[in-house]
Amino acid sequence: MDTRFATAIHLLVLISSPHGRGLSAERMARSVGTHPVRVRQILAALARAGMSETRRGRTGGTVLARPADAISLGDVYHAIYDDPELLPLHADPDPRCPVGGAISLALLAPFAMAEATMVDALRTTSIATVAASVAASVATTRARRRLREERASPVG
Amino acid sequence: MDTRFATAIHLLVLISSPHGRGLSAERMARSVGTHPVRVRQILAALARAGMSETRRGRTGGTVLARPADAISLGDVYHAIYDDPELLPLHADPDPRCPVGGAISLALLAPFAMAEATMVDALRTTSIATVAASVAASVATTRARRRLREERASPVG
DNA sequence: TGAAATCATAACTACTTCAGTTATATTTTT
DNA sequence: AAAAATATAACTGAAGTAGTTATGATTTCA
Repeated sequence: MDTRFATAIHLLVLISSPHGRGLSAERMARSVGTHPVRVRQILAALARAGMSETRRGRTGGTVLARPADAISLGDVYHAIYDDPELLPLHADPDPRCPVGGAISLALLAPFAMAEATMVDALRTTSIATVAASVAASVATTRARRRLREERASPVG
Repeated sequence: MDTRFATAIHLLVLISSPHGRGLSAERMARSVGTHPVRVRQILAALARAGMSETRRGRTGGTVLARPADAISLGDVYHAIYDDPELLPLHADPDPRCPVGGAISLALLAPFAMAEATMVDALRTTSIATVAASVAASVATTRARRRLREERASPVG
């Protein structure tokens, strides 16, 4: 299914709340619901793109390398997928057929345009935006629970 | 890799040049470079979406059900993929973690927006546009070949 | 220095999905 | 009835993703 993109965003949101020390792949894997090795593979791609920095050793872990509002989802997308190919061409059109011989070239432009448009749309959202959305969601959940508990035992 | 979308466009371009009788899946499969069964599966999805009509029997085959300029690539995309899910969410974030419990909801809106934007971009191109692009490419190739042959034997 | 905690990376397995193929039944024309 | 076509289910093979194990390197700290 390829959920690396969503996972990468999850990881960046996790390390976007400054905790002093970097978070370990072990703890992040628990939050994401996957294996630490996979977390490290994805973090390696993010580090290559200059979004995170990982330290080895006993107090190791990963921190954000630049502000969360300076990392767009479009950036993350490119960090994970060098060459998107979201709309792949078919491999074997018959070159002897007029349509088969020209279709691949004819599809290049509209496909590239559509893909670029999607990444542009992802550029309008940053890791900070997602983190704020998560925080808002958490706050709402907390408020609801408090209300429910107060109703259940009004005196406290 | 899933090249059904590109293949579907190829098929629609093929039947967009009116040839009287419908094209057979056998011939289309040769142009696409795939198997007739796969062609029929894709044509079935296009027929369900009202883009093509297929007749059985000895003189059977497929024709376009509405004008080529009234079929956008966005329409084709939806005909092939009911529920896009181009940017899938990860399945198992930990609900006990604040981020894990809220991330899926937080990603829904930006992901849906990006996907919708891409399909909108595909809506700006029609099967007629692609067919014209193919025709232009064929004409150019023919002209080049003619020129080359004339140079080789100037008298004809 | 040695133990502990962490990352880096390769390799293997299981699962899923797409494409290719075969098989069977149905439809339509001649 | 034969021929040519579609409809559809089922099987097979290849590729990709995720999960896991294994091995080695790095860093801290007692």
